[in-house]
Order: sequence, then C-alpha cells, then structure tokens
Amino acid sequence: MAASSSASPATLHDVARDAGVSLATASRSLNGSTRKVNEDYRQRVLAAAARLNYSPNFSAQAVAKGSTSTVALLVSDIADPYFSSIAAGVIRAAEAQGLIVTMAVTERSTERELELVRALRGQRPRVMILTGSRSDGSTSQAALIAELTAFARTGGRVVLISQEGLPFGTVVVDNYLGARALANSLVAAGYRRFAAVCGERALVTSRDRLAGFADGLAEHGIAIHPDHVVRGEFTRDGGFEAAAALIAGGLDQVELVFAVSDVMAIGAMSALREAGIDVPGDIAVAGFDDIDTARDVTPALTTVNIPLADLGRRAVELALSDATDVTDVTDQVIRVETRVILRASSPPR
Amino acid sequence: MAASSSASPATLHDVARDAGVSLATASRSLNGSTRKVNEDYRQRVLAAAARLNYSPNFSAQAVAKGSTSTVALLVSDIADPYFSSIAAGVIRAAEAQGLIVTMAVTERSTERELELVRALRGQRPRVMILTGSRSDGSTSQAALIAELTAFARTGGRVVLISQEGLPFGTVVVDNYLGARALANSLVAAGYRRFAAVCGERALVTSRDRLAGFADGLAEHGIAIHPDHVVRGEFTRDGGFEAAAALIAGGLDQVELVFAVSDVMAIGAMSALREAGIDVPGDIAVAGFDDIDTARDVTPALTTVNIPLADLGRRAVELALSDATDVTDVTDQVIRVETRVILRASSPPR
DNA sequence: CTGTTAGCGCGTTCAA
DNA sequence: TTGAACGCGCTAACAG
Repeated sequence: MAASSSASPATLHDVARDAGVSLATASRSLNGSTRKVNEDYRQRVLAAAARLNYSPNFSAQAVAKGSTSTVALLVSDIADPYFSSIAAGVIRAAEAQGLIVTMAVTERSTERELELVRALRGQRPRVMILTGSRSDGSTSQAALIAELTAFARTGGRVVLISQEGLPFGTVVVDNYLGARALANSLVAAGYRRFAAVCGERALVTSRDRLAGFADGLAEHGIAIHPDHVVRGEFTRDGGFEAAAALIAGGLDQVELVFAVSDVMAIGAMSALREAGIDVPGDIAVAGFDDIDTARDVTPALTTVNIPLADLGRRAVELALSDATDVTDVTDQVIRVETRVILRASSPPR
Repeated sequence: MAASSSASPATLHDVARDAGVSLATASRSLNGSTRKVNEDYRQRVLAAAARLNYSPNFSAQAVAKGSTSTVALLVSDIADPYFSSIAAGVIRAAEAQGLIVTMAVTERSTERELELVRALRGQRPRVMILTGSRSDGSTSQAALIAELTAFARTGGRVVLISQEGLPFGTVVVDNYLGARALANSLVAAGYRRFAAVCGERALVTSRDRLAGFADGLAEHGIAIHPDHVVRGEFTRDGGFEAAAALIAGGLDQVELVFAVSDVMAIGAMSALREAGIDVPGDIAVAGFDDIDTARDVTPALTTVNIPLADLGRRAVELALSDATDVTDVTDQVIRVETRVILRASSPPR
C-alpha cells in the first residue's frame, strides 16, 4: 500500500473502467443533458462514481466545453456592509442558477480594480459584476473600459452596479433623486441649516448624492455653506474624520449633518458623540443606503433605502437574461428605486 | 468582416503564431517560472499578447498543470459582519499569494454546507476554508467529514475556522476562556444578576461561550437562573426575539444581559429599547466578537474582541504553510487570543 | 535556448 | 444507444 502521500482524485476514466463502460457513456451518465443512456449502465456508472468518490473536474469541463459556470464579483471592500449585502444578493442568485462566485477586492483603488479585471478574465467567467462607485478622471478608467470591452467582445457579460454611462449592462441607483427626496423630507420636517459629509470629489456616487441633496434644498431657497461641506474617505473612519473637521471648523447653527453614506454617517455620529454633541438633541444626522445597522444605532439613522441584496440579484439576472441578442442589449440599464426612511436621528423640529 | 457575433478569446496558439515562435516559447515567455527565453523572443511574444489582448485560460492551465490557484471559502452569511470581516482577511491574504477566492454561502444549513463542499471539490481548490460554528448531532456531520477527508486525501488542504476536534487544520477561537474572562470582568465591575441570550443548543460556539460565561460567574458563586437563559437564531433578529422573550418572561432584577454574539447583542439592545428599557441605565448588555459596529452603537457595546480579519489571514497561512509533511500537520491548530473590551454598555456599578 | 510532442480530464462528434 | 477518436488550451517532458 502506498504511503500517506496524497493520491490524485478519481477521474472519469477511472469511473468508466470501474463500471466497465466507455468514457463517453460515463460522461453521459454523469452530466449528459438529454440522457440517452441505458438505465442499467447509468446505475453502474453512478455506483462506480460513488464508490470512487468521483468529483468532476470543473476546469477540465470548462476546457472541453469552452465555457465556465462562474460569476466573477468585484467589490471595494467586503467588510463594508454596503458591499457585503450586495454580495449576498449576487451569491444567492448565482447559486440558484448553479453558478459559482469568485470574489475579488479592490480596496477602493482604481489601479487595483484594473489589475483584478485583467486577472479575472483568465477565469473566463460567464459574468463579471463590478460594484463600487465609478470615479472619473482616473487614468485607469480608459484602460478598464478597454479591458471590459475585450471581455464582452469574447462572449463575456459585464454588469456594473453603480452609475450608468458605460457601455455595459448596468444596475443604477438613482442617487440624485434619492438625495433630493431626502432633502425635501428634511425641510418638511423643519430643518433649514445643513452640513454635508462627503467622499472624495471624483467619486460619482458621492457627487450625485450631494448634488441631489443640494438641489433639493435649493427648491426651498436653502443652500449649504461651502465651509459646511467636508470631505473624507468613503468609509466609517472617513466620516468620523470629516465630521471632526466640521466640528473643529465650527458648526455655527447647523441643524443637520447629511452624510452621503450610512457608513460615513455612523462615523460622523461617533465623532459628534465624542465631541459631546448630542444626536439628535444638538444636531440631527442623515445618511444614505439603509444598511442593516442603520436601524440599530442610537438614535436610529434617517436614510435613503436602497434594496441592496436586490441590486446583486438583479445584476445577475440582467447578466443572464440575454445570452442571445447581445447586440443591442449590451448597454441595458435597470433603474432601482430609492425610498426615504425617516428615523429618530432627524426628529421633526 | 464577421458580424458582431462574439469572437472567441485569443489563445496561446494565436499569440505564438502572431509572434512567429513556437507554442512552448510563447508559454515560457508568458508564464515559465525560470525564464530561459531569449529577450528578443520574449518581447515579441509580449507584444503579440498585448496586440491580441491575450488572457491566459486558467482552466486550461489548471488541467495541464494538475493544480489550481483557487481558495474556496464557505461562510454562513456574507452579510453578517462576523463573516464578512473574516472573508476580508481571507481574500486579502489569498490575493497576496496570487490566489483566487471563490465563495459560497450555507445560509446556516448543514445540509447546504455539505452540498456546497461536494460542489466545491469540483473546483479542485488548493484550499478549502470553512467558517461558521460546527453544530454537532447533525446527520450531515459525518458525511461532511467524509467529504472533506476525501478532498484532503487527494491533496487538498482543509482549514476550519471554529472549533477544534475535527481532523483538519483549524483556527480556533477560545470562546470558553474569552467568555469566562468577560464574566470575571463584569463581576469585578459590580454586576451580580445576569441573563443570557444564546443561539441554538447544537451550536458549539454558542454553547462554549455560555459555558465559559457561566463558569466565570460560578467562580464568584453566581449562577444564571435557567429562566434567564433564552435561545434564538444566531442572528440579529434571533437576538431581538430572544430578548423580547426574556422581557416578556420578566426580567426580575437582572442587571446585565450577555448575548453570545455581538450581532445578537445588537438585536437584543433594539428589543430592550423598544420595550422602553434603558441601556445601560436599566440594564446593561455585553456581546462577543467585537465586530466593527460594536463601537458605533449607543451605548458602545462591551464585548470580547476576536481579531476577525486575522482569523481569515491565519487560516490561509495555515493552509499554505505545510504543503510538505502533510502527515502530522493535518490536524494542526492555531489558537487565537481573545480580549475583553469594556465599553459604555456595561458601566461599573 | 528552442521547437515538437505527448498528455491533463473531459465533452462531443462520428461510425458502428 | 454505445464506443473510439478528436479536440479544447495549455504545460512539461523530450529531443534538437
């Protein structure tokens, strides 16, 4: 008996031999779409497979068939609840179709994103889903589009979850309208003096939300003083630091701080708390996304709901919908509704 | 010119032809570990590859080499911050090694877990990492072990993040000791009357933490009244409902509620708040895990820190450490330290 | 150092 | 229906 040296997995060949049938018959019994195999043989093959603990080699299947069952998912940061909720939706939808999900993390770097897309192409995934705000002006952007286009041209499906405008299937969140609706609701609740905590200027998501919010206020003749618009990283800590800067700069009579994401809003709330400022007693806060924890912080966070898991699900559906007719559908867009959620962090005043 | 019908990706063969060299030379230029290729040729191959937008086919490479660069990761729920933080650690460590991560979600079902492990074997991953509490007594457990053993026997590495005891590499969190230390700290802070919010009885993690907590109290002659131990799903909502049951059953003079996970603790805090019970004024709360949001809820949550991202990183390291010498190391165990973090949800009394 | 050739594990034609 | 043979894209001997 050989030593404990690792044996290699049983192959289809082994199964066929063990069952006393041909390779082709074994293949057909184990996978063959339309089964046209004698039931006796089938059973013998199945038994042999079980006996040998056979597991089909996906790589070999992919090479033989010329296609995989893989969905590649690119996120900025999987520990961020925004992305992890979307990922949950993607994975659930993919698994329902028998697809495997591979995941890569850009850590919010557009260069890294490009690298990863390049690498991911090697997997020959059926679908590539990119999530995370586009940031324009980056030098990688053109290269990224080229890479994605090359992928799409060779039969791959690309779906973006973010902003429209790129020539690929896109699941779009109407950040502008959502933020404008939020502004309107907050004005209706009696707020008049606002500050904003934003991400970096190039981030389209952040920019759209700020613009929507500002325009919503403008409808009521309200403007945010430029000193009251502070920027930081698009993370919890970024929100914390931006809010700290805001506090240091003097809050004047600001009544409500709008953060362009819940994650930033939660960071901002922590900063306010640490500065001894009561929320919402001294100052109210609102965010955007409606991540799970938005309802669990105290006070519960006013925000704009996005059906995050749905985003992921619909991205998969969009990708899989039109395997045919790729000509015109390439730039298909699904628009997802947002909904203002008023909670205790912005009581009527 | 052909229609817009999707062309197939350029192959190595195409590149070789375009560069005017042999297949082997092209292969060596593009991947060959120890480069022993004339620089002129190399450049020509690289240029051809760029021109044709060549991307190596990982599946074909895997078939030819007989091994992949894949890490398969199994989690209970990627939207749960506990798992998403671990996943972040796994992905970061894997990407640093040039490995691709595939992810599957069990949705806390042991049957589903078994199915997925079976399916994942088809990928021939180098490593399979399972996270999530073992739950004993499940009928799938034996089959799961068999499946994992088969995988390990054919050269795969298995690493569990959870409880030790299974014959695979394991990253172990000392739940028992951590909970006991927490109990001691809370008694030192002046608490005497406790309730516990737990997961289902079969979940080893939940059980270990409860046992540690109870034993820690016992050192001080304190016991938790059986009526004050409530159970629910190992989720935020499970914590909410368990706490609601606790409230309905009468809190008597309970001073602190210990939830066996932060996620449950946060659910419990919401239930308490909704019942008009002030935390920590009326009743204190403590959790376990130290997920990111633990510090952002109000009051900030007392808990036991686990270095979650590190868990993932160390699991990858453990898996990759001993490709040799598989005999004795198979059941290698890495023990991770925990640390009590007292926060505002359990002020001294 | 280069090119030729034989596989890797499997799907799928094509005859039988 | 079944089986033999070829090919998928690539790596790794082997020979030049």
